[in-house]
Amino acid sequence: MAIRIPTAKELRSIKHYYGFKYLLNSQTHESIFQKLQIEAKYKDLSKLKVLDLYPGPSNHSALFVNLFKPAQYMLMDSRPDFLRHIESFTKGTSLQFYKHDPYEWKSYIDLIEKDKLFIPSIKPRDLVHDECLVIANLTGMIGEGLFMQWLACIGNKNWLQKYGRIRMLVWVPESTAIKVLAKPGEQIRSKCSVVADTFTDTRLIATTNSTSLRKFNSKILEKHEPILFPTEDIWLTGGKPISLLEVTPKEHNVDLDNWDYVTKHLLILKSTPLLEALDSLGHGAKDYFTGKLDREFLKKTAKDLDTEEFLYLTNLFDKWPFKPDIYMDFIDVFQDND
Amino acid sequence: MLRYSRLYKKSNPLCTLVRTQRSLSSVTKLLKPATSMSSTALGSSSRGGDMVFPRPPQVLLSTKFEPFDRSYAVNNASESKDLMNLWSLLEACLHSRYIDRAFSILKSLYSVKSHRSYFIDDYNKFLMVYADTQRDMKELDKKLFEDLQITFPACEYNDKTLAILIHYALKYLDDTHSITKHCQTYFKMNTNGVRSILSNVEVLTIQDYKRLVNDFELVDLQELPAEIKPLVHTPKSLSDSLESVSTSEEQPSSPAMQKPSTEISLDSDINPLPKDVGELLAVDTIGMKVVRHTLLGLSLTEQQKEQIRSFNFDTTANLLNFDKDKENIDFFAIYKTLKTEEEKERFAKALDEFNQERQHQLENRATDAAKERWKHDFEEAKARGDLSIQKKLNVKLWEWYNQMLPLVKEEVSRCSQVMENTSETDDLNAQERRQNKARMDYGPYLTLVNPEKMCVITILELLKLNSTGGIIEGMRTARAVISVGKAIEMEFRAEQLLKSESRVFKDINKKSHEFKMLVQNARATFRSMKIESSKILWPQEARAKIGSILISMLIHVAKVRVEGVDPVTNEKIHGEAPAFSHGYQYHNGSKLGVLKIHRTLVHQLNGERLVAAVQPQLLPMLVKPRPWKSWNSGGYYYTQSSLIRSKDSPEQVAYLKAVSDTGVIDKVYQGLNVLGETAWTINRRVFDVMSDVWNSGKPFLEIPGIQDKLVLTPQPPRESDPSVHREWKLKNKELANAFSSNRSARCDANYKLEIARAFLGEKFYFPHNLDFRGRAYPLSPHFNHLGNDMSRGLLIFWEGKKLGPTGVKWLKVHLSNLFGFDKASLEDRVGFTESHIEDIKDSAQNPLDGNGWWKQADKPWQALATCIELNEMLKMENPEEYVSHQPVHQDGTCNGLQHYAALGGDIEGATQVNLVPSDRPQDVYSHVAKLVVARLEKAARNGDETAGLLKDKIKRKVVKQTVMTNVYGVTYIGATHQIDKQLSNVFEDHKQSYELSKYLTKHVFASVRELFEGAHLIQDWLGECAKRISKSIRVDVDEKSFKNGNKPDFMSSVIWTTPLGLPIVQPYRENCKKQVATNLQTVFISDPFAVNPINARRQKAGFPPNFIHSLDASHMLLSAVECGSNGLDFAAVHDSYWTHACDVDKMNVFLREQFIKLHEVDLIERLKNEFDQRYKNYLQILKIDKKSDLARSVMELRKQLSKDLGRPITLADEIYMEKKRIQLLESEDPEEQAKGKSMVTTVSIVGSSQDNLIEKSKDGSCTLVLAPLTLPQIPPKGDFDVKELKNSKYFFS
DNA sequence: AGATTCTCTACCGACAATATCAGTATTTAACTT
DNA sequence: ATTTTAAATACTGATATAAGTAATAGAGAATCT
Repeated sequence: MAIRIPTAKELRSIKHYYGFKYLLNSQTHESIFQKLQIEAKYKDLSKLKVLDLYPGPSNHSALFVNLFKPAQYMLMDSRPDFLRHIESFTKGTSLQFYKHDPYEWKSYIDLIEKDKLFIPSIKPRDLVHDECLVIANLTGMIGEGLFMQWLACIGNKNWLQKYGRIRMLVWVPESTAIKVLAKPGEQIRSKCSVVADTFTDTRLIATTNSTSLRKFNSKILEKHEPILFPTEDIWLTGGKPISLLEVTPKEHNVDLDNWDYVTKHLLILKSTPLLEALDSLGHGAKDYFTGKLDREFLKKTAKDLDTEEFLYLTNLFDKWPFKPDIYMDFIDVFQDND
Repeated sequence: MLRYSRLYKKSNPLCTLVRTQRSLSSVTKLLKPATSMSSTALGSSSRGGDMVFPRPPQVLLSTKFEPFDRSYAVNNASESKDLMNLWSLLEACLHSRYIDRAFSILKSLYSVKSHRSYFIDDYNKFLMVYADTQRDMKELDKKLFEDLQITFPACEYNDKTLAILIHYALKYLDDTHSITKHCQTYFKMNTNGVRSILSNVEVLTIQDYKRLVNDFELVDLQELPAEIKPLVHTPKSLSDSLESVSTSEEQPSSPAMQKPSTEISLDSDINPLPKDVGELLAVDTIGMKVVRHTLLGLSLTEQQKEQIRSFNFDTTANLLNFDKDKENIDFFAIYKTLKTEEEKERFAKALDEFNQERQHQLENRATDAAKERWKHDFEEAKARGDLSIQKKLNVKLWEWYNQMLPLVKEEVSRCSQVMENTSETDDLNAQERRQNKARMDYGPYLTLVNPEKMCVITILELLKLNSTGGIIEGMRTARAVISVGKAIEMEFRAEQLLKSESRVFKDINKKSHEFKMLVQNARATFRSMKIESSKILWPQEARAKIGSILISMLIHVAKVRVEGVDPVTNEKIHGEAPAFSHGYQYHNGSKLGVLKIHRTLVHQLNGERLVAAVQPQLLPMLVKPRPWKSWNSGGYYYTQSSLIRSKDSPEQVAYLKAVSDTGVIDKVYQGLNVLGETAWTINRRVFDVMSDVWNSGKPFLEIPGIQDKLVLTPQPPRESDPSVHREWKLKNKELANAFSSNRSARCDANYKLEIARAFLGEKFYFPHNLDFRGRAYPLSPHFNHLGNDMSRGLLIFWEGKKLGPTGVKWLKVHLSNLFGFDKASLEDRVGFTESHIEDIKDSAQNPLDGNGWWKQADKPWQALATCIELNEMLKMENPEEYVSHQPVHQDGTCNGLQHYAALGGDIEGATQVNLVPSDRPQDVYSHVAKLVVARLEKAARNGDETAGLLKDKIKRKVVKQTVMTNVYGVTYIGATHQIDKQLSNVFEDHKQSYELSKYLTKHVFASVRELFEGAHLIQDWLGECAKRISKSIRVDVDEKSFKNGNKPDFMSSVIWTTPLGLPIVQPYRENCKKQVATNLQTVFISDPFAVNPINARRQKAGFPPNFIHSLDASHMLLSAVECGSNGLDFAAVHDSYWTHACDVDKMNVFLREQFIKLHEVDLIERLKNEFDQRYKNYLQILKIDKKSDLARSVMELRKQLSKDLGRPITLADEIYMEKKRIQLLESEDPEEQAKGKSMVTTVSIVGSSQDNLIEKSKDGSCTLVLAPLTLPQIPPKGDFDVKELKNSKYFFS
C-alpha cells in the first residue's frame, strides 16, 4: 500500500525551517528518481537500505518507498518542529524514524552499532555500494559545512563510507553545488571542488531554474542535463535556489595529510603562478620545487590544476627532505584565563 | 616640478581631496558660524584658590562636532584624514629634502580651505628646510615673497617665519651691516612683538641669541625666553668657564682649556667620539669624571671606593648590566650606607648626572648597542676560528645584518631616485613601473632612518615577535609589518629630536655643574617644544608598507642551517633554508598571514636569554621622567608618548589637545608627575631567591618550568570515526595552547627578571600616562609595579624611612593583608603577623630551604619581601628605628562600589564598603552572600525547591566575582557563567549546575540591587544617558550618511569631563578595517584617522564603569598630589595606594579628604549639566503613539511640507529644517532671530509639546518623530553624607 | 510594519583576515577636427 | 592645439575561504519581506 504523501497544507503548521529548503513537487521528485536510474544502480531493491537525513517534510521519502519499495528506509531528524510531523505521518508505514541529530557523528554510531536499527552491509571498495543509499538535505545553514565533512569522510573512508562506496543524494544550496562542480581553470575553483573531483564523481541531477543558473560550469550543465524546477516549487518560498547532487565515491589511494596541506595552501594563492605560490608551502619551498618542476608548469596557477597535478605536487612535497611540520598548521586561539 | 606634481597627483590623496571639495563646500556653507558656539559655554569661569573642579573649557562644550582641534579644524572626516596623510608625507619629504615634492604637497594643503589659517605652520616647516638647502639670503627673500604673494596669496607670515629669516640671515650673511639691516627689518615686521619672534627656540640657536644680544645688540636680554636668558648672559662666576667653553669648538681637545675649576685630575684620554654622536658626548665624558670624583669624595668603605674607581663611567660602553656574570656597582647599597643628609644629597646629584647621560644613551643608542653586541660576538667567534655550523645566535644575526644592509641601501637609493625623478622611466616594464609608483608612497618614509638602524630594528622586532599571535613557530604578518613600521617611526622621532637638539645646542659646551644644569633646563624646554611640534604620526598604511619591505628583505637573506631526512634514502642530510618564511594559515575559514620562523632558529631562541629583545627605549627610567607639561610632552626624554593612550581615536586626542595648555588639567599633570618621581630599586634579596628558582628551571609558584619542544599526539588512523579525529584535533590544540601559554608565561617572567637584573642596585623611576578614562599606567611594559606578584615583590622604594611606631604596625598589617587575612580589624591583623614571628624569620632566612611559610600567602613574593623586611626590623634593638623601603598597600574595598555608594547615597551600601566608620572592616561580599541566603530561605519556605537546594551553598566566594563585576555592567548571562564556575565545584551535573546558576544569578542581582539601590539607579541613569546620546543626531549631520533615505549614522560619542578637568571621549565606534596592500600580502588594518559611526552598544555598556573609573582615577591623582606635596613617596595601582609604612596613616587621611572633596559636589548633577550643554540642539528619534494629537500634528506638517517640496519628505529634510531654525535662532541679527522663532518644524512641534514623550504606548501603531535630545531626570539620592567618611579607618586598608 | 536573524555576551591595560575579481571611476593615450 | 573617445589603470566592494557551531542560550539590535 502506498504511503500518503504529505501535502503542502499540512506543512503550513511548521514554522521554523532552520534555513532548510525542500522541493515539494512530487512530479519533479519522480522525474528525478527516474533520471537517477535507481533500479539500474540498485539491482536488488529488496536489499536496498536507504538512510534519509534531515528529511523534513519527507514527501520525497514517501515517494521513494512507494516507487522502489526498498528493504529499509530510515529517516533521521531531530528538529523539534519536524518531529511531530514525521512521527505522525510515518506511523503505520514502512518508513522508520530515528530521532537523532544527523549532525552528530555519535548518532550514526548509535544507530548502527548501539541500537542496531540500520546495518549497512560491508562491500568491497572496487565497486559502488549497491545495497545502501544515503539521501540528505543539507540546504540549511550548517549544511555546507556538513557536506564538506561528508566529502572528507569519503576521502578518509570513515563514517558511513567505511561500509563501502555508498552513494549519496544530497540537496544543497545552489551556491554550494556551483562551487563543488567547478572545474580546473574556473574562477571559483576551490578546495572543495578539488576534493569532489579527487574522491567522487559528482553529478548535478536537478537544480532550481533561476538566474544564477549561468554560474554553473556550462559544460557540466550540458553533460549532466539537470532537471530544472521553478523557484515556486521550493518550500519555504522566497529563499535561495537549491540543487540536488548525486555523489558517487571513487576509490582512491591518496596521501591525505600531505595532499590536504598542499592543496589547502596552494589554493590560497589560487591565481598566483605556482612559481610564487609554492613558496608559501614552507621554508625554502620555492627553491625545492623550482628545481623539480619545469618552467611552463610553474607558470600555471593553482586554480588551473587538475586532480593529477595536485597529486603529483603532493608526491613531490612528501619527498622534500626539509618539508615543514604539517601538523603544526593551526592557530592557537588566544584565550584569557581570569 | 610640474612633472612632480603630476606624478604626485597620480598616487596620492590630493586628487580625492580636490574631488571632495565641491561636495564639501556645500556642507561647510551650512555650518553654523564659528562664533555661535563659543557662547554656549557654562557661565564665566571664576577660578579661585584651590579649584578642584575647573569649568570645562569652552571648546569642549561646543555643540559642533569637532573631531580635531584648531590645527585640525576640519569637520569632514575624509578631508581630515587626507590632511593627516599629507602632513605626514610633508614631514617625511622635508626630512629627506625632497624640496620639490614637499612644495607640491604644500600646494595641496593650501587648497584645503578649512585648513588655510594654519597653513603658515606648514609653510614655515618648508621654509626652514628650503633655507637650509638654498644657502643664499637673497634667494630666500625672493622665494618667500613669491610664495606669499603669488602662490599662496591667502597665507600670511607669522613670527616664526621671521625667526627663520633671522636665523638664516645670521647664518648666511657675513657683514655686520647687512645682518643688522636684515634683522631690523624682520623685527619690525613682527606680528606679535619682538618677544614672540624670539620665543621660537626651536628655530633660533643659542648662538643666534648670543649674537643678537651681544654682538649686534639688536635685542635686549630681557626679551629672550626665560630659559635662554641664563645661557646667553651668564652670571659672573660662570662666565670664565663659559668663555673658555664657547671657544672650545675651535680648539677641541686642548687639555689646558678643558681644565675645569673643580680639582679633578684630567687624564688625557678624552676619546673624540664619532662625529654623528655630537660634541655633547665628548664633554659629558669629562662630566663622568666629575661624577666619579664626587662619588669618591663620599665617606665610603675602601671596597666601595675601589668599585667606583674601577667602574667605567663611560656610558657608551657601560649602559645597563645585562651581563649575567658581571656585577655592576650597587648604587643602592652605597646610598644606604651614607650617613648624613648632605652626603646623600651629593651622592644623589652625582648619580643623577651619571644617569642623565645613561638615560640619553639608553633611549638613543639602543639599536646600535644591539648591533655592537652582534658584531662583538661575531668577531670573537672569528678570532677563535669558531664559525661552526651551529653558530651562536648573535653571529647569525650579524651575518644577516651584513647581507641585508646592501639590499636596504639599494632600495633606499632607488626610492631616492624615484623621488628625485632621476631614475630612467622610459625602458621599464609594467612591473617595474608599478613598483616605482609604490615607491612614491613609501619612499619618503623609508629614507628617514639610516639603513643600518632599519636592519637592526627589523631583525630585533621579528625575534621579539616569535611565537606571538597564536602561531606556534612564528607570528602574524600583519603584526610584524606594523611593529617594524612603528619601530622605525619611533627611531626616527628619537633621532630627529636628538639631531635638532644638538643643532641648537651645538655651540655650547658645559663644564661646571651649575652651567650644565642651566643647559639641561633649556634643553628640556626645547625638547617639549620639539615634541609638540611633531604631532603627526605616520599613517598605519605607511608603517605597514615600510615594514613589509624591510621584512621581505630579511626573509630574502636570512638563512639557517637545517637538517632533514631524505625520504628515499632515509639519510640525514644538511642544507640551508630561509630562517623566515611567509605563508598563510586558516582559522575558522579565514585566512591569516603568517611569518614562520624556522624550527632550528626557534630552538636556538628558546635557549637564549631574552636580552636581545628587550625594548631598551621603554625600560624604567634612570632619571626622573620628564614632567608632563602638555598632552604629548612628558615621560621619556627622546621617546614620544602621549598623556592618554588613545585608542586610535582622533577625537580623544583633539579634546585632549584642546585642554592641554589651558591649565585646567594641571592637577592631572601634577598627579602623574608625583607618580613618576617615586624612585624605586630592586629588592636584591628577593631577586636572588627568584633567580635561584628560575635557574633551576623547575616550576615554582607562578613561574612555569622550562619545557621541551611541543610534542603533539600522533594522528589516529584515517578510517577511524570523525569524532575520533575531532578529539585528536582538540587534544592537539589544547596541547599547543598549554605549551604556548606556558612559553609566554616563562617569557614574561624572563623579561621581568632580566630587567630586574639590569636594574639591580640602580635608582629608577616609572614614567606614567593615562588610559582614556584617566587611570594611570606606567609606560614601561613587562616590568612595573602594576605587574603580577612577582614584579611587585621585586620592587622597593629607593628612599628609606624609619618605621616609627605606626610604621611597625602597618608593616605587620601589610603582611597580614598579603596573606589574604584582610577582613579582620587592624589589631587582629597585627596579631596575625605577631603569631607567625617564627615563620617570618624562617621564611626570611631560608626562603627556599625552610618551611616556606611565605609560599602559602595570597601574594607570596610580596609576602617574602615583607618577611625579609620584618625580619631585619626585628633584629634591631628598637624596631622603630628600622629604615624601611617596603611599600605598604592600602586597598579600597571594592572601590567602584565605594564611588557608587557615595554617588547614590545608599546608607547601607556605604556602610558595607566602609564609607562609614566602624570598628571592624565590612565585607561587602559576605554581606551580599548573607542577603542572598535570606532570599533563598524565604523562597524555600514558600516551597521553592531550587532555593532549598542552594541555600546552604552560598559562600562569599560564590558571589564575589559577580558583585565585583556588577560594577562593570556584567550581563545576566555573563554572571551566570561566573556563578556556574563556582557551583560546578559543588554540583556534579553540568546541566543542573547551570540551571541553578541561572536561578541564583537572579537572586544575586536582586540582592546587590537592594543593597545599592541608589547606586543602581545611577548606574541605570548613566546607561540611559549613554544610550540616548549615542543614538542622537547632530543637526549638521553629514548628508552622506543618510544612506537609504533612512536613519543617518549616529556619530556622537559620550563625552564628559572628569573632576580634574580631563575630557574623556569614549572611543567605541564601529571598526572599519580595510585591506592595505604591502609587499608581502595585504593586511587588514583600520585607519586611525577615520571617524566611523558609533557603536551604541559599547557606548552604553561602557559608560557606567568608565565614568566610575574616571572618578577613581581622579581620586587617585588628587591623593597623589596631596601625598607628593606632603613629602610622601606615593605609588598606586588604580585603587591600591602605596607608601612607606611610617606614612600610611598620613596617606589615609589625605586620601579620605580627597574622596570627600571629590564627592562633596553633586557629580551627577554636574554631569547632567555638562551633557545638557554639550548635546544641546542634538536630536533623537522617538516612537510615539500614532493616534496622539502630537503625532497627528507632526504628520500634518509633514504632509504640508512634502506638498511644498513636491516629493515625499525625508528625515534628512526635517533635520535640515531644524538646522536652519537653530541657525536663525542663534543669529546675531534680531530679524533673523524673530524669523527663527516663528519657524515651525517637526522638531519644534515635538519639542514644545509638554507631554512626557518617552517611548510610551508599546501597543497600538507607532510613528517615528524627531525630538530634541532630552536626558532622563536624575534619580533621587539617598541620605548618606560623604563627610562621615572622615573617620572611617577601614575605607582603604 | 512586523518577524526573523544575527550578535554579543564585564571595564581597562591589548595586540589586528586575505586573495581575487567584477564593476566603476579616473587617467592616459590615441585619435579627430 | 583642442576636443572626443577608447583603452588602461586605480579603486571599491563583494565574496569565498575551512569544515564541528570551541564549552554555554537569551536579550536586543539589525535586517529582511
